[in-house]
Order: sequence, then structure tokens, then C-alpha cells
Amino acid sequence: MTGRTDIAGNAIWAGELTPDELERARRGMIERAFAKGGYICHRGDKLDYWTGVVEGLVKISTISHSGKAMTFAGAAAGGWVGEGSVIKDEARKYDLVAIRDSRIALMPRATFMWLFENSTGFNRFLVRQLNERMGQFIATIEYDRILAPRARVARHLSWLFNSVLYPAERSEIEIGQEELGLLAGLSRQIVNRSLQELEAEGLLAVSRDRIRVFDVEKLGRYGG
DNA sequence: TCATTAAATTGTT
DNA sequence: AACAATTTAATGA
Repeated sequence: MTGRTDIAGNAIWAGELTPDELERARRGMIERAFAKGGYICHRGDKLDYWTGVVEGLVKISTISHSGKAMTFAGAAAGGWVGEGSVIKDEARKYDLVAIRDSRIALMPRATFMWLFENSTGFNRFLVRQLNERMGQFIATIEYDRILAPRARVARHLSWLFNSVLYPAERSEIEIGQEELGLLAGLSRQIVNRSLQELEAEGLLAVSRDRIRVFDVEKLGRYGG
């Protein structure tokens, strides 16, 4: 950890790149630490970096005109966000907030654009990711008003296990109930009750700071 | 290794 | 939001 980690080499898109491209990606890559509650960027900022979560948990959110906080998505370790703003070279349309102490990888816009224009593998990754997120946003629109808290918790959880966004195979994730509440836009109490209900249905098992999922498929379809 | 205490998280109201 | 119960981490005998 004192010597610098190979952020690029360990990134989920590293496998899509040629050795040459990967070497290029390594250049200028920065890693920064953010404390719990810290803003990685605010809406309106012009952040010239593509952002990856090395360790920790981040939420992508904004404050609506009515003053209500709204979370679009969460990003756990291994997730990368913000390519839209980087590609279009425009200000961020949302806040990036660390929900817990996190280590964030930053890829300079110049590097990102080079990969974007030269690496087919990198583009393959981007298309997959954008396509996957599109599906999530559509789901968000339909469920946000309609579905019960239980279903919201279920879907947010399933997203954290999304195999496209987080290729690493795993059956459990380190996340507290308060953190999950921040992601889903629900109070800790509601999350607690919802998790107990989902557990009673045999979809998952909760323990301290940890949730083990038995049926990701079912969670994703929950209530829909 | 075990016991004690402090801190963080979860369960309830 | 407040409070109790539970789990974990840290400390020291």
C-alpha cells in the first residue's frame, strides 16, 4: 500500500486492453482517499477525471429543486463512473459522495480520451457498462414512485451484485444497513425491516456489516 | 488466552 | 429520534 498499487492493472476493464493500451492507461492515474461523507465532486464541477472506486462505497446523487435528496445509483469497489461527463467534456450533473471511507482512482481525461479513440477493448467495456446502467435508470424511473421499500432495497442490492458492472464473482457484500439506506434513499429503520422481510423469504442473510445473497436474479426482479 | 471496556451497528419503539 | 441489545476491536492482566 505504501508502494503504489497498480490501479489500472487491477481495474475491471484491464482485461479488455492490450498490454500497450494498458501501459498507456497507467500513466497519470491518481489515487485519492475520501473520508466518509466526503464529496468527490459536486454537481456543476468540471471534474476532468474518470472515476473508479478502488475501495469503499460511493453514491451518485443530486438534490432536486424541492430539496429532496435523490440517489441515482451506487458504486462499490470495482465500479467506474462519470464517463458521460468526461466524454462530453462538460460539468457533472450530479454529486459523487463517499458513503464510507473510500479510495478513489482517477484517470485523467486525456488518457481516457486516448483509450476511447484507440482501444476497441476499452470501447467494448464502455458500451457494456452504459447499456447496463441504462437498464438501471429505466428501472429507477418506474420503481421509485411505485414500489414498496422492500422492493427498492431488493433492487439496489441486486445492482451491487450486477455481474456486468462488478465482474468479480461473490455472494456477499460488505455493507451496513445505514449505508444501504443512503443508497436506496430510505431510513435505516425501513431498511432494517425490509432486510428482515427479505431474509424471511429466503433471498438473503444479513449479519453485521455484511449481506449474503442467495438469489440475485430474484432480487432484481422483485416487485417488477 | 481471557476479561474488561469502548465504539460501532443493529433491532425496536 | 431515542434507547436497548449485540457485535467487534482494543487494551491489559
